[in-house]
Amino acid sequence: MSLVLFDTLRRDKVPFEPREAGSVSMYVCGPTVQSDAHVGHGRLAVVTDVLRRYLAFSGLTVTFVQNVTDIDDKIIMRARREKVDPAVIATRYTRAWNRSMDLLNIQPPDIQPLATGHLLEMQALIQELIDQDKAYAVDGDVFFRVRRFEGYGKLSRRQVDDMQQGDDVVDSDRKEDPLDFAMWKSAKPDEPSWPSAWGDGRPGWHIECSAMAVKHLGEGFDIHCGGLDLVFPHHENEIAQHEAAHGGTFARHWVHNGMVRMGEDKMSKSVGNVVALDEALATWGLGPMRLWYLSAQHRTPLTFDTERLRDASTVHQRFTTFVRSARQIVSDDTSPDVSVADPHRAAFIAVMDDDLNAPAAVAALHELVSDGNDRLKKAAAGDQAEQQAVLALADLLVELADRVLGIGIDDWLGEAAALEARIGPLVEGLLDARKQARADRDFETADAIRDQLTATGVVVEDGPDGATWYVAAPLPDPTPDA
RNA sequence: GGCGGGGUGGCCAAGUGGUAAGGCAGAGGACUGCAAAUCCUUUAUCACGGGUUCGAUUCCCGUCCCCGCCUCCA
Repeated sequence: MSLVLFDTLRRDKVPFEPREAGSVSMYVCGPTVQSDAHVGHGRLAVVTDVLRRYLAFSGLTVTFVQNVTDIDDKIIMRARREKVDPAVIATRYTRAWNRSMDLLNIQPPDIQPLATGHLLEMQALIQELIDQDKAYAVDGDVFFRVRRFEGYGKLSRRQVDDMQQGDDVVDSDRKEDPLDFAMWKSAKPDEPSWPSAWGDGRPGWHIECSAMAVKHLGEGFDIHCGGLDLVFPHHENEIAQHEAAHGGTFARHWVHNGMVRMGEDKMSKSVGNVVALDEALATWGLGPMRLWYLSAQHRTPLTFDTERLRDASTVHQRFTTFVRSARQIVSDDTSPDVSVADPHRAAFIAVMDDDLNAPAAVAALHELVSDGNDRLKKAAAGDQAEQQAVLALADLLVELADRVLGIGIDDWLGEAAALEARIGPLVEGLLDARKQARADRDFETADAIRDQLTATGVVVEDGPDGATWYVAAPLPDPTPDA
């Protein structure tokens, strides 16, 4: 394994060196469960999922932790609007999140810690900081003294003195310094709260990740992931809380993904331009969605629009078509000729090792498919060597696209096959009629039958040995906004 | 204002100090009754102006434009 990752802290690509040879610990900032996942969340999920899969593919044992923020201002506000307990909201959207992640073919976390399940760990960390005079309690709130941590700003490359001393700082009357941030918030009427040494209250946002990451992965865990928009203040504060209290290194590598854009704007709840992830998946399908997510390097912005999703759908068709064709013409007793596939495997690995260059990795798969398609004709004619080559290429495509990139080609072909089995007799009957029509040179009838089948998603292809057919993934009609 | 990222063919998108992967779309051709799928051919001097260099799209400086963060945010 010679993976190189761009590390936000060092602002450079650095060789990935795990804390412990052979295993990797990953922590990913999870959702605040207050509404449905949107397409932007999906990007974080896919980027971290592919990183995780690639590490495992490279032979490492991965421990993947993603938290759930189940107590937060927005959850409380939503609960008030709906007149239910905040826990109802948190439970509902935790379930929804997990379901959406399943639909996106995201491997579930090994550990999914809840903020509300780690009050003791958070309080212990806060107390430690107070004991060290790096935090202070005021009227039941506890704030972190930013200026007492000399490393503050190292992740986001900010100088403490340059930071905007905003006018709209919350709790500015109680903070010693406007830059200080809350780790514990005193209970307000009708809010969920937990007892603490500083009075009843609830945790601030940043403290949960510092506490839970170290609780489940230990200090100096390998990779911390999150959206680029979390670099400051969230990740900066996570580092500050842990390193101010314990010294050492909080996380060894920081991987951040770029934002999804709608037109020129970031897709976000506050802008109000979000598209629900489930809705996008229902429209476009898993394979096209994941290929779209992988169509740009993970740190650059990615625009969600119809044209790009259609491109991704076309790519998905090309990949699945090749695998289907290869499997159709290869006889059962054929064994794959791996030597043909190996250069493609090496090309894929080379670019993935380079900071997970997914667009280049997909390009490598395209070259694999081109190679395979090129051999298809001879293989179909019975050339044994070419059959072995084609089989190896199809196997490799499925291995890389599915196991590493999570595109789900095999699953899709399986679904299509099930459908084909069910409608087979019907289609065969129509094709018999069409065959007769063609023999009679009645092309009008023949084409009408084919058009009808096409309209229902059945692709008919005429070959030297008669017509073959299969169920194709439907391409959605073009709509203004995906 | 501070910090960071970016401007590559019609569109998307990699990449490199020695004249630029891959995909989509388009055009032409092969195959086909016509299609579909597939194959072949075909389209760029890399925002602009300087500089360094034998040579820059790739390094440096400046200009213009776009985006993100600086408040909740994947």
